[in-house]
Amino acid sequence: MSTINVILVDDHQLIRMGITALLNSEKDIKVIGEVTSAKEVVAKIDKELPDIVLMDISLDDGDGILLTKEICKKYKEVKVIILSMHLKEDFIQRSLKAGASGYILKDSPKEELIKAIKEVAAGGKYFADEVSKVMLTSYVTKAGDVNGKRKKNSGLTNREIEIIRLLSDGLNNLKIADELDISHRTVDTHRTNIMQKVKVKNVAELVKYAIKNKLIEI
Amino acid sequence: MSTINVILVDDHQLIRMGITALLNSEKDIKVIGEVTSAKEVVAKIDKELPDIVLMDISLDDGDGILLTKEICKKYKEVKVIILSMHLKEDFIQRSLKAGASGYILKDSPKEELIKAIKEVAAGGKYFADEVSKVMLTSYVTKAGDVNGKRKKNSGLTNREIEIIRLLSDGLNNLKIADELDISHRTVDTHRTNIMQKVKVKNVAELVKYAIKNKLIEI
DNA sequence: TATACATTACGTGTTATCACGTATTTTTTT
DNA sequence: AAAAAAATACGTGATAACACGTAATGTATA
Repeated sequence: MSTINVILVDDHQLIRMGITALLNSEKDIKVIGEVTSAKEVVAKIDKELPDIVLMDISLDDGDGILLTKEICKKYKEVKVIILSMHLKEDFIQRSLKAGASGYILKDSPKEELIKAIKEVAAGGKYFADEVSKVMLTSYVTKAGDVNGKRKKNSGLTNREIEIIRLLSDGLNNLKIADELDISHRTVDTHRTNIMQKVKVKNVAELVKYAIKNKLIEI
Repeated sequence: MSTINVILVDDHQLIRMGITALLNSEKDIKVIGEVTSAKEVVAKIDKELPDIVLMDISLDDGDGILLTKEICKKYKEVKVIILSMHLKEDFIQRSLKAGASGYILKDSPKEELIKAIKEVAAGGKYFADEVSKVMLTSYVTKAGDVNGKRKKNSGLTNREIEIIRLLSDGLNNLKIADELDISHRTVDTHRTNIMQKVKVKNVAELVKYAIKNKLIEI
């Protein structure tokens, strides 16, 4: 087996160095380049033509998923593996759509990273167990992706987004019901569905989700 | 110089392994333990008695700063260096107050981490250049500290801010009580006082307040 | 015109929040 | 040493949130 050439994209030097040290201890894998910021990525790939790009999803000056899309479109032979902190269904789906060949957590054991790289380099796909689980769950409960039609906001409907906004504004179910002229039980149902879809347990987390996903402004 | 024994606290295995690889390449430094979650930290320190604890500030199941406080109080000889993603003035101040001997960014070069560890192990303190700059700026611009009187956040006490953070993380009273080792009734009291002081009616509004006032990050 | 999805609504039960209190013990400041 | 502020804790009770369900409409579209 020939050496697998990897370019690492992450804006935290300590993490970059760590992962590099880790990968270079594997004899089949070689980190041939490290990139700090989104805007350097394409130039670097163009220059080095790696087999694999290890992409941090949250870059300071850009979005790893958008970059992934660009890369996959431009360089068919270059495979992208997303490195993420979080197990967010939304992120996973967007990564897949963008053309990523793998999605693993920074939380995962070293072996998993290496396995993922080898698998993807061999032309396959790799997703961490937890990731697969999340995908499966969303597949089972939603079945929305089957025909290629994916929803924008992790499958939230307009009404649900409306309710998230009101919840985030501090209204309780009764007030929201009043506002929307529906029963407070209906609001409760929406709320339950929302929590499930977005995978949060309470309003505090929901507000943060809403802000993160630009559903509300602060 | 004898070997400096380090325990590393971070909930992302990939990062842990990376930093470990990095540090172990230095002959004076040895990572003698890795800890994943907040609740294991104290036990590990008790067992290993390290010279230095490298502490990630944002743990899944707890607050690195709270942990730091606990550690510094319990083990006078153990020095804590905070590892953070962000350059948040507030975090820096709280870390200092908690008794941390250093604060460096995950963004900083490898040499800086090693320098910090050696400096702190020798009994000194170490703060990354950027960190020092932020501290200085806040000292100059605020002027609240001049007469020793610090400006409060709309009259919130430290404990109250601590609780706001945990509430915003989605913990309920019971979990917060557990975290802080106090009665859940006490948490309830704090909560009531907080709501009154910041003039909000529920957690949703409180989270937004916390974000607006930089009490938490999103 | 089926089929899928969105929106509506209710039942039941457990647990948490929030709004009033009161009150003791630490810690800090004067 | 006295006073003030912060942190601790409990009582009671109404209301709301959250976790399970089930199920009837409306609506778009394949």
